[in-house]
Amino acid sequence: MSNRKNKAPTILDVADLAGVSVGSVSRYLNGEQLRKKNRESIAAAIEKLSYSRNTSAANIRRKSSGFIGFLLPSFDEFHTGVLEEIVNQFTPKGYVVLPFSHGDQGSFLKGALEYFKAQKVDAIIASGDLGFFKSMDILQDIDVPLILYSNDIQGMNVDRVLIDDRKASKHAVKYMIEMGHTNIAILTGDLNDSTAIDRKRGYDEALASAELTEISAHNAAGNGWHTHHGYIGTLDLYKGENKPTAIFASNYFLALGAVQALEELNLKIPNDVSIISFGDASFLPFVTGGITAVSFSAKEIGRHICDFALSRITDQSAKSSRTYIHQPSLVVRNSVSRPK
Amino acid sequence: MSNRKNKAPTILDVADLAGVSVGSVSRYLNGEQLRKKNRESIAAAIEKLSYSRNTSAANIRRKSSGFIGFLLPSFDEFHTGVLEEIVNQFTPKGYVVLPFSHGDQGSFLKGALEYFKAQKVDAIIASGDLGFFKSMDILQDIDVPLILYSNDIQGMNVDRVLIDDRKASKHAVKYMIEMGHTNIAILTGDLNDSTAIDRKRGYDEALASAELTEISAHNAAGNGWHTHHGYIGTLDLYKGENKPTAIFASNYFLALGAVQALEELNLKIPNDVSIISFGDASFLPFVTGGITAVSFSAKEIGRHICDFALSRITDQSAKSSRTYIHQPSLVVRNSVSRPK
DNA sequence: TTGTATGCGTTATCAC
DNA sequence: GTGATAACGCATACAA
Repeated sequence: MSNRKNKAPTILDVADLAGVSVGSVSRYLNGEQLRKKNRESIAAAIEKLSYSRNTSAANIRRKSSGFIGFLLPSFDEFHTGVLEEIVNQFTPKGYVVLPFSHGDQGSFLKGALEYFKAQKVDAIIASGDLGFFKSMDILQDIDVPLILYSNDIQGMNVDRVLIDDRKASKHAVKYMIEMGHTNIAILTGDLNDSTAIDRKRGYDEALASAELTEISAHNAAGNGWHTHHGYIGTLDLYKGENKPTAIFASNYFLALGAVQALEELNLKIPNDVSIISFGDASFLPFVTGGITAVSFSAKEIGRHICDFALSRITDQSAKSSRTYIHQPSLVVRNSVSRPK
Repeated sequence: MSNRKNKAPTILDVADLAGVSVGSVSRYLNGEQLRKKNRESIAAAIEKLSYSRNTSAANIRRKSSGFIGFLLPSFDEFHTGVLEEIVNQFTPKGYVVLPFSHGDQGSFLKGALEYFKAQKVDAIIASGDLGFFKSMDILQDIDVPLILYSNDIQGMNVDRVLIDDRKASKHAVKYMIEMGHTNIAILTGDLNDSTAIDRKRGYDEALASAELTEISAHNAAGNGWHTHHGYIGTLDLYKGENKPTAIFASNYFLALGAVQALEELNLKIPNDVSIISFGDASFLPFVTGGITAVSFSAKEIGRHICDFALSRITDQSAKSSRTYIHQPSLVVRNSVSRPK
């Protein structure tokens, strides 16, 4: 009886050994009520056979697949940090996280959404980056909870975990102003993204409150989040008349690009030019003696994402959308000094 | 007929609309040969219904879970790069990659393996880090192909994708010697790991060939791969009599720690001290004007891992184990100069 | 090359 | 509570 040679045991084998029906075993596996005696004998049988449930088979009958789609723009330090926390949160609860990077390519994004659809994910977690718009139609016929993080897309009835970009940027730029800077430039990100817009907005507000005028790079490379945008932008900045004594970089890639450009221009940080990066990274303490940065916790953001996702999955009743806004902090290192 | 209201379409609906049998649709999905006319009508039906295959259902018949377990020590840039490539390779083939980070904690590692077992993964890809040994017994009763990468564990009959640590280290240290250095120190990694041992070995060989003597840090923090090991180790190095003019760091975290320590000691890179990092990272060009690094391609490593994994999965016949050894290259930046 | 029928391991729906 | 059994969506012998 049962335990056919070399085959993985099924609930049938377990039921056989435990002397109950498959229905009871299934109910056991799903944590439902059953007679104590049966519960024990099933547990023993599972242990003895070292049985583990075939989730594929379960999923084809169940509405819930146990999959969580996680769409990230790239595997960089921040998004990877969020991924890690999400995996850590979901795994013990029996969910499987499917990470997918679209690499800023619209076609990949569409593929990701189709992939999630095919896998029947229970929820999608996504950074609402540019290009997302274009593929939104796919989402319509997927019909699962969507949690947006980092970048916002307005007008969608979804949960959001965002960063207080405007406020934190304003705070950071004000810090530079308090240090005595009056010529402060900004390296913006891709202005299609809400984060880029809000960080710019915070910068603007800080400047306005001190009656300073904006300096932004006329970036030959166009706006964007990558190192070379920061590099080209910074080079551009110092071609003009009004040379900045401080640079506010909208993310750490841009800051890195600025560091490279300043080095070429033989301008020292922080003696000649001060710099702040929006977004911290593990290596920032080691770049030019330490880059001062606006720091936010991927872990905390990930945790809130999971809270939202889990509650949406377990309780489908349409509550109005919720938003959590994370407050970053300024980590002061050695890249900001008083201007000469 | 068919297309039951509100339900996701199945091959049955597709077959119906295309005027063929479900068998043909299934075969179409699996890329088998079929009459051109049928192929086209099926494609049209799929398009029209925006059908996508239910992989869970497919996998249950195939007797495979479609899961690939990926065990990484941490979500750092290198391992994440490998993960990305693996996801990119496996996803279009219908597999789902389950990433799991053990964070150098033995208990997590055991949990990971149990997790993989419960999910019935078709293969496990793992960096053979310390601690792996202790949990090996679990592997015995999982019985799926294992592909080791980065760190090797000897005596196992598995496929391996490794880096030529010894050769590349030797090459890097020789480069320092050619630049005129005679006092070259090493910051080793955790000497339980094959990579740490082999990088040390390469260093030793380079030194021996020039009849130089070794300088290694008596690290109060113990050996390890993390920034603080590099930091403490470097501080230690400059307490002694025989102060090195060059440092070979066994990974980039150690290099970062060294940079920090040297800064505190007010020693300039590369004027006072030269440094090479084994392992490149996106930010290394921006640390102290550019850190020279031994560079290996996560993408290429990932690709070979997938080749091995896929062939093991599809062809279970026990071939002898294969090994691919990746040859890194030295990326010269500005952290090595001739000693004064 | 194509259609038919059976089976995969699990959950859900019934009666009991 | 529990047991029998019909789905679930797909792959795959087997037959045609």
